[in-house]
Amino acid sequence: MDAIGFGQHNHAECIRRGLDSVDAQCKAAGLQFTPVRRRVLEMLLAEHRAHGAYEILDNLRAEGLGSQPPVSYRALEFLVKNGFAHKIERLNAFIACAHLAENHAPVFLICRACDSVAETHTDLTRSVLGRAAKTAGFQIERTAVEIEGICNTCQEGGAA
Amino acid sequence: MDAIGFGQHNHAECIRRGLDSVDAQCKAAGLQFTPVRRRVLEMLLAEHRAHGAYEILDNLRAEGLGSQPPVSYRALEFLVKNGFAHKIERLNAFIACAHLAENHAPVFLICRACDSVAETHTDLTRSVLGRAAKTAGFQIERTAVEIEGICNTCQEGGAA
DNA sequence: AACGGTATGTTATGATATAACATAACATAA
DNA sequence: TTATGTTATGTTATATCATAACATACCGTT
Repeated sequence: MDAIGFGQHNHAECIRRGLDSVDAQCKAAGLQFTPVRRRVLEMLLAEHRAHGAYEILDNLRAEGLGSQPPVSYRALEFLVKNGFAHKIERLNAFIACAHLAENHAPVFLICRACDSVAETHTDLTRSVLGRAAKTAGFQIERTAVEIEGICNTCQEGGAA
Repeated sequence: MDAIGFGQHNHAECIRRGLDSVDAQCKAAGLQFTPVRRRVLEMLLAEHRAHGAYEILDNLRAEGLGSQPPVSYRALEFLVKNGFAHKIERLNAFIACAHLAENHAPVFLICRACDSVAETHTDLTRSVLGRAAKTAGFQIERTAVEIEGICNTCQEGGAA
């Protein structure tokens, strides 16, 4: 498993690669990766945790990139719609996609102690759930799989 | 699979049994199944779809059982906390538990055409997800698995 | 220059949720 | 019986999340 999110790694590198990857994907797909959209993704990439739309907006405002809610919601909608970010329903917040360029059904591991969010994925259609849906004749369009608990680091820290 | 929710069945019976079951469980656990809580559960049981807290509140208000948001939120919190109802994060709404008395990790199939919600379940700890979490050293406390799409009935109706 | 499409700016409001404090209802101990 | 603790309810106010609607700007094409 490659649950990016918990553990150490080079964030600067992480951010740069994420932006580059999305840049390339947008060019290839004819999508406009505008300054606001780019900056919002950069904010999401800066930390592996979910960011609220108003938190994003506060940052944008401070930088003169927009001051009203629709600005951040539109940018986030663009990122989510094109698979560059995901919404964590449980938190009403957003996170950069950790598996850019892979078509996937994301699975989130949310640590309630340190608020970090790790993303992994599963092939739903082949899992128990996928089979269950198929049996019921249910046609899956999107999935939200969110697991809340305590991450490895916080368990060790005794934050349970 | 027993995805209660889609298809026909006797609702009156369904409601009565749900209330009786919760009644018994509350007695056994020393919980107070008060009039407001009972009525809210009854509303949820009346249809296999998610109900918003304000929709519930409107009904309570009409019946003189409470008029302010905390009333419905508290009742819903009680029901969710004790496993008698679930929150559908995707919809910010609530639904009666379809597997009362079973300890389970619910899985919801949400039809975006007719708004019905079916509940099935999976043993997460033995599934792909459970194994993934275990590998990452993540200690699962709660799960939200929500699948959105089109139910069997709506596909036939051509509502895709 | 006119047009069409997309993105952004802005106002206003809708929808969801909870903090905080007051009161009531009820069981039990003093 | 009064006092006390606990749980539930009533109520006010406000926090938080989200979008409708309309105006303006930008950009490529005709």
